[in-house]
Amino acid sequence: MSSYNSSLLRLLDERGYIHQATDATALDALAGKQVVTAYIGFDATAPSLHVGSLVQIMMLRRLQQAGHRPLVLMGGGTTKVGDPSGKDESRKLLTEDDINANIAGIRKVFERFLTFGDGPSDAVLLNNAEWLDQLNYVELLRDVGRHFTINRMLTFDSVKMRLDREQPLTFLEFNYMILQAYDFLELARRADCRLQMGGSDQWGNIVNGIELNRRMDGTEVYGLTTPLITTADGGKMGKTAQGAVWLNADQLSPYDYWQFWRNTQDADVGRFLKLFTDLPLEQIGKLEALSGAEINDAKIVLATEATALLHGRDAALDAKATAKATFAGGAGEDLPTISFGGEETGVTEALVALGFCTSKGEAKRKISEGAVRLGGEIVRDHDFAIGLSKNPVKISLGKKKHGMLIS
RNA sequence: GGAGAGGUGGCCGAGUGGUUAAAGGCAGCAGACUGUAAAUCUGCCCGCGCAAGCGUACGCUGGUUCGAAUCCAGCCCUCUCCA
Repeated sequence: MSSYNSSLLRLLDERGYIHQATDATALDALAGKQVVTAYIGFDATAPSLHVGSLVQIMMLRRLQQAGHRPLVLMGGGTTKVGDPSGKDESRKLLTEDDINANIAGIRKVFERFLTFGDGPSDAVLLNNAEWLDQLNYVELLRDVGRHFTINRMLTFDSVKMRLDREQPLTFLEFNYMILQAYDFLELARRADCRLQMGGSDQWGNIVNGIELNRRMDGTEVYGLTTPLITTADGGKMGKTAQGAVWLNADQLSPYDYWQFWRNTQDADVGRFLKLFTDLPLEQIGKLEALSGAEINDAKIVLATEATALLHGRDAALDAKATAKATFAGGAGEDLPTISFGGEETGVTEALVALGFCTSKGEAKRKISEGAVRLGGEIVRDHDFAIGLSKNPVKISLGKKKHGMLIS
């Protein structure tokens, strides 16, 4: 690892954010002498981002911590086209209303991680629909299109993968990289943005933007990508029993978010602490040195710190307390709670209502496997009626899924 | 426009008239072991039903047949080559 002079690159490097950089030396020099504006684009394909985007969000946070200016670019325009990077097949087209609703859901998250405002290192949020929607086709082809050769575009991974797999790549999607390159040009012009960051799958798109800037304006801009964050066993990060790990609290509760981090694999703890918490490296070093069952303490710190960043410290501590009580055999306040309007309900219905099982059939299977407990007692009878008249009843599926039932 | 190949469960992929709710793999869930970890082993993995069974399902729509994912016709979509 080369050592950097600027606090920005040192910070990013020592915490494990840097995978590739276009001209690290020049960028290091630039960051050392002035406030750098850097952007990351986020497409609005869902009403919430998920942990897969968290490295990118955290990188913007680090940027701001190092005194530079983060620029969040919402892909209101590019989402209409659809990024083929990393996708085997085209997604269905989203309507403009969908996209705008998604943007509204996504932008809230950034306020947790960044400080917005008018100061020199305050974060700014822009939407590329602002300029992409205005583009004139022929004009764009003449000004921008002539800087791209098909020969080169065909060599990009996102394109090559589709062609190799003999899967369709529409002309619409093929244009995505041009629009993203154009974004970088536009941001360099209007916001003096000098750096684009992104996941490693964005390398091709980023490089295109850099070249476009150089060819059209002679501006020297830079690119930086993060490593693809996988779990130690090579899996994609970001799945739980309930599906994707969403960042918005209305799609994944702070308690479940905390649990996601609590279940991190041993081998990932140190890396994740560096990437996803603000703890000083010294402290992280001590935590990751723990071995055997003690590493669980490090996981609890990871879960609490990561949850605190997203949902606030109170929510994180609540989740921690709930987890402690629940796994000690009791119950905590943060557990998912379902109210049935009557005195009693069936076990299978309760499991389905809590989302632990997708069908009554699955619930019955789990009961016959001995995986379901009521108040700590294994349930064997799938017709069992749960009395709810007095106290809340704790219901569990397996070791990790717990919920409360009330009348 | 022409010729060829193809469209199967979340994904990959077998299956070319009944024994097929559809092999196998991946992903997922649960059990055992543990530390709410990993690895490993075991079970499950369309819906309803205690069950027998019923209902849905192999691009779409019709047809042949006692019986179709499998055969036929039309349509839609994708890929490759040609024009």
